[in-house]
Amino acid sequence: MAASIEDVARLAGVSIATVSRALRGLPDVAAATRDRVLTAAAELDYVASPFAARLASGRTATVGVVVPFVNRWFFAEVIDGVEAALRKAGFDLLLYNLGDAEGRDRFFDVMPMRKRVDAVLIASLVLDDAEFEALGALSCPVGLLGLERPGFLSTRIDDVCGAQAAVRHLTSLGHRRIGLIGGDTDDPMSFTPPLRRRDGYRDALAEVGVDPDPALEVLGYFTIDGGGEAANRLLALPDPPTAIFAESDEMAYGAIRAVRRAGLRVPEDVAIVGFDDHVTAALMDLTTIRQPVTEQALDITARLLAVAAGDEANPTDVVLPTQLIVRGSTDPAASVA
Amino acid sequence: MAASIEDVARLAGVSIATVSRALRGLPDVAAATRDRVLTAAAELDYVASPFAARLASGRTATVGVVVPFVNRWFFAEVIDGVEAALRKAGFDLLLYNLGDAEGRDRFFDVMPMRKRVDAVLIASLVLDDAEFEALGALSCPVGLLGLERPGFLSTRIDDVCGAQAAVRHLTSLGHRRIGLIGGDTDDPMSFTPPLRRRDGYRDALAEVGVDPDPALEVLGYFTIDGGGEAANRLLALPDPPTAIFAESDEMAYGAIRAVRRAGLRVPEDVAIVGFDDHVTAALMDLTTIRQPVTEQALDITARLLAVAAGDEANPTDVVLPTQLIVRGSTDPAASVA
DNA sequence: CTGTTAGCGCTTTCAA
DNA sequence: TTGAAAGCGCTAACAG
Repeated sequence: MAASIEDVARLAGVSIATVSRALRGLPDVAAATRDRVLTAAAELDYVASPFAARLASGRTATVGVVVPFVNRWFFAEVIDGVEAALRKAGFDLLLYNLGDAEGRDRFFDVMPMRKRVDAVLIASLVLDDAEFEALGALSCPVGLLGLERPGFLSTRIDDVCGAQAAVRHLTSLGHRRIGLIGGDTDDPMSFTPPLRRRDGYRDALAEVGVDPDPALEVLGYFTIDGGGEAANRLLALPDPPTAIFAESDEMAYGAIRAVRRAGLRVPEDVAIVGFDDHVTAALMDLTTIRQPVTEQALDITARLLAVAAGDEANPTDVVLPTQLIVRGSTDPAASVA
Repeated sequence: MAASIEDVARLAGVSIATVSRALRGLPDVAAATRDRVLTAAAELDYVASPFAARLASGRTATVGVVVPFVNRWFFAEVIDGVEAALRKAGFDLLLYNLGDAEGRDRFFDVMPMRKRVDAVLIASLVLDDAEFEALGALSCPVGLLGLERPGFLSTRIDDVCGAQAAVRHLTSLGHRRIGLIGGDTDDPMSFTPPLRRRDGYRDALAEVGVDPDPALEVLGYFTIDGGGEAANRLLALPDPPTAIFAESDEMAYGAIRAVRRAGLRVPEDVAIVGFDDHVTAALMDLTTIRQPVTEQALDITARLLAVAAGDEANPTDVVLPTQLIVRGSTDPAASVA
């Protein structure tokens, strides 16, 4: 049987209150007393029962992390960063993976985080008002990664700006007929980037006086196959594009495959730009927009913890920079393959 | 303020004990009483405080999931599967990501799961005796995914057999000089596959009467770059291999890149086989060994929960099958690119 | 600086 | 089938 606080108190010859104070590093404990307690605790290999502590204190030392997927690059990176930051701060990480539309509905219906977390972190989910309200009912601070909303703490990149940079790169190369492969914003599991990246695409075209052509904007799943199918539709156009901006690297991979299967070359016949700087982007020689995922994760976690601790007053929105990485999929000279 | 069990009891006109029983679906509650309680609870939007319940019952309804990485394909898939299974069973998932050797030491030193989980799931970590002992001190069932140990519950694939199939495929194609790109088993973060896959490689060579050549076995990180560097060393050999077996798809990607950069063709000059059937393997046209990751995750989770619940007696070792997937990196005719 | 004591909100005997 | 009451192992006033 594991030792309890009473065992430690007895061994150290003090009260359980003193044990509690000493172990938590509270002030107003004599150094000698603290040492005795620490020694006794070490001897008994004692750790406080988190549940008893949580029940008594009301603090859970846990944050709920909500992601739509864990097995996609972006979210895996996010979890990695958040986990490290939480662990260092002594917080537990309760993971909620929505998985699909049904899982998402169930989640917001049941709100399984109720009464068990001190803070919630939402990663790149498009939330409707009812969902924001459900989150608010948790009455604990909520941090947003990859999206923003007035009154909420958030960290993100500027997707519009990133997409603009991607498409500007193509227009600067002389392309004028540029296809867009984007996420389906009607998908119940859609996350935030698609809307913004599309706006950036249109903005960059407008800068060079090109009117948006609806036929050049095709939507699909944020996956390799989704990108491949979308690219096929673009290539089948009577007047196909000379360049493609894919809203994610994975979609871009599918596009590269589709272009090659059509017997065309990248970038000579079709130039391709992705978004993310996925771990395999260099390998695929893909020009892309790098976004600092780990930095976003660390930033939002640190600030969320600060809010949960009562520091930091008003919720701010932090925007981290993106960066164009030119590789062989748009410029043979920049090829790393 | 959230409703407590007393509020529900008052509204339903019963004692808190009855509320507790009714809400948990215990027998010996009159149907009419149960209905009244359920109605009252719904009206107050009541959910039990998990910490109070855990403190009182001793059950945590939580399982700790320990992974060396979350941002690698295999582990992301594992977490995905485990999370779904746990959520369905009403369990919380506490995630522990070791990250690096230091994080790993800290983990086994502090044992942060102490007193907070009903079961532990370890994914593909090579554990030493001291670490197994530390896990045992948790005095809760431990499930192993991707490794086995007498006395422990486990689910895995047969890495030896999978690697044999990979290398047999190469020998059946006529290759005799086959390089191995493997994980460094001395890496403190090494996981289980490397040792076994190397054995399978040697076995398959022995089957065709080829003696192992130490120069053909090179080690590195389980990453794209690790595979690339290892392949470079193989290609620099006086008598380079005509085929390469990489112990993971990511290492195989690096090898493909290295071969191409050396001005050679895949598979004509160097055939390459990977292991995993990573999500991008089809895209890379890589021949590989498919392993059922989600199935492993679901299997071990279900059985671990059964043990934690007191069902299922003795810990068994379940081995799931692997499958050779032939693509263009070994056979031009099978190319999907 | 330290001890006493009253809970935190449940679950679980035990009795009725 | 239900209720009373005793904890579960801590934290947090409060008193000294």
